[in-house]
Amino acid sequence: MDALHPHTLPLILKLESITTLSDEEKAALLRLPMQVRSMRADQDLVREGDRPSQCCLILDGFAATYKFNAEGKRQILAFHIAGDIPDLQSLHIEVVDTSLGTVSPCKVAFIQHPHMHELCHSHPRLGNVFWRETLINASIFRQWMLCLGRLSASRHMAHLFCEFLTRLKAIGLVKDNSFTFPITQGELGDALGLSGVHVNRVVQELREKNLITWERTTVTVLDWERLAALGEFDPTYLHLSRNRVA
Amino acid sequence: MDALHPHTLPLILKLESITTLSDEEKAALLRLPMQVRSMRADQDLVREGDRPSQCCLILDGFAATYKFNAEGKRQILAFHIAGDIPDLQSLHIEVVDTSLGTVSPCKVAFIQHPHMHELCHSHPRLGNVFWRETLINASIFRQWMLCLGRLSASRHMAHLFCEFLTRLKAIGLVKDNSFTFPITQGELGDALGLSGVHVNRVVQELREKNLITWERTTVTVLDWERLAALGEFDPTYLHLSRNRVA
DNA sequence: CGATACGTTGACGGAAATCAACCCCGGTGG
DNA sequence: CCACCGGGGTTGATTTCCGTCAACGTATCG
Repeated sequence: MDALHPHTLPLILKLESITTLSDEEKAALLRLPMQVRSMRADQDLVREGDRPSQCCLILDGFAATYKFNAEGKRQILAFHIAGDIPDLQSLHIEVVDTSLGTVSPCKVAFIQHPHMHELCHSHPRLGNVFWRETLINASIFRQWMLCLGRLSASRHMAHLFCEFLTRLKAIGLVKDNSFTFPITQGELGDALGLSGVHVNRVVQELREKNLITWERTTVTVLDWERLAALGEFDPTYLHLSRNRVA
Repeated sequence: MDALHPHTLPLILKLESITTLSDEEKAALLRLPMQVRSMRADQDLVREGDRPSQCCLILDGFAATYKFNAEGKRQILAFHIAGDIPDLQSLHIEVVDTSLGTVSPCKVAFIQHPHMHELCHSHPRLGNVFWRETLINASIFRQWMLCLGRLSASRHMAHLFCEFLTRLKAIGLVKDNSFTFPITQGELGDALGLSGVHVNRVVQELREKNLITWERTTVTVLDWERLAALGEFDPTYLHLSRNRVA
């Protein structure tokens, strides 16, 4: 491993989408010791019940947090993209209550908890930024709850595509309203609380309305205005502004 | 206002259900300046879009966090009971993305943000406890997402009653498996993502199965084992253990 | 004592699940 | 080279759960 870790760049990019960082803070992030690993799709990163001693930082690819109900049906609770630390909460919560796994092939960096604690202690403002990051994730959970409870399938799916476009744009992964979307329709159903069959019908509905295209692993948003209107999308909950952090 | 604020007691009780506090930390909490107000049912505490300069601490009664979809249907995202600080996230997130209101008559304490920041700074461990508290709330959101997406109405409702019994027990508000439940069936529907009519049918189903009684504002759990089995309830996600906080 | 909000019940309709079959495509091995 | 295989996508038939609408009962409170 190098003394400097340019792998941290996606993280810095992400944090700068929600706050401002000083040069010293960026330098401290770049000094964070981490171990990078390439993973195939559908690999577990953290399992429900684990007591991890490290955090995961997604560098490339898509990961997901999920739970199963008693009869084995899966609910995906969040998707994670480059720059995300999906299990930041393990810093302060001992037993993990969700599973975390790759959805597509991923590059993942592992950071030992002591290094994170040390960083939060030596740079309290960074500690607050990480806190802010977990709060924004909670805000996304709340929006997803509204979608799960009170939106029809087509509105919910439209909302999800809007969220992906917005989040991926914030870290520079969108070109011409297109982005890589390496997810099966079944996995999308696990996120929307729908069956794979019904996801298929709704996708076709969105295609027929000329709102999106989805071929192989590429999604293109054809009509942002109408897609956002259908999904009742308001990006406030993503808190993508460089707010002050105490 | 007094120099000491025994109003903080519910908060201390709550925090002690998820961590251990030193005498000095408890004293610091007791010194927190706050303003106490009695409120009627269905009053707004924080509105979506606000930029609050204070936090709310529930001392008595039930409050709820909620959002509306475009056609005005409400989704309740969380219920708050004595000891909860429902808008702790406003410390690090400027614009609030949810509304917060009382469900029953409530006693609420208001704490100015600067006092909270000061407390987190002078007692970093308390800062971490508050962080932990927000992370536990996020964990509850995740469990609710699983319930919303993948549980039938009756399982979901059973789960909610189990959660209430467990949380209220942790702060000493349960006697003989009974607790005060000052919520209408319509409000319960807003939390479960169901219509009020269907809530009524499911409540009757739980009554017929001799799992609960619900008269006026009192709920009694008659058969914890079967209720927990029906709701697929596992309290891990509440993190009600006195874990270490770094 | 009447106003009003909440709870209860029945009839009906619609959204999504389930079941089952089939297609398409990329990969793999004979 | 092709035959086979398997995962994912697509489609149709049927069922189930829950929403909506409407009516009526009931309790609480001014």
